[in-house]
Amino acid sequence: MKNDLFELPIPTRDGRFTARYSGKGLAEMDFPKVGRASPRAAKQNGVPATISRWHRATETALKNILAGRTAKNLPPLDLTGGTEFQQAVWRELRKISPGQTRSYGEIAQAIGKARAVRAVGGACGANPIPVLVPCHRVLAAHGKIGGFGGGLDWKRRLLAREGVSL
DNA sequence: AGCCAGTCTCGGA
DNA sequence: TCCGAGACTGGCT
Repeated sequence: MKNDLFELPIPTRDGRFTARYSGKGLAEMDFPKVGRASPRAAKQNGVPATISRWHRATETALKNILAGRTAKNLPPLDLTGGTEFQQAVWRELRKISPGQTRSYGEIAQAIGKARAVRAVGGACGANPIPVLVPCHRVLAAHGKIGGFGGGLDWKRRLLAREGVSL
């Protein structure tokens, strides 16, 4: 199923991210692989012009966020893969701007399900587009770090870039 | 039925 | 004050 997506690399000074696009927009993003992956060249030909344009936006947005800046001109995001609940959580996450943080409980409350705090954690972990959908800005209660699917090192690094101290 | 990227309370160090 | 266990939670596989 995932192979219907166009996969394009994004080289940054933090490593090589991978972006995947559906016909609706950016659908997935991967952190650089720790084990230094194959340098295989993605077929740049055969990529529709629309997706090239989206990819350029993604690249700029990613680099801005990695630098702790606000991302402007995001590409369209295809989040249709999630459940209603997950999409509600992701929508809420996108309202958090750089340097800000929320707790899982605050997110739960914001989507009208104050007791679903644990499920919010699950939805964050299921987020297919980390960084652009800023799951790293969600902390546990009382400023504790919480978890992170991409590894806590990444969460700490991203927050540090945005000037958040734990 | 079982697993969680949570949170609260309470008890012991 | 700072953990750790336990209870309770709602959504997902």
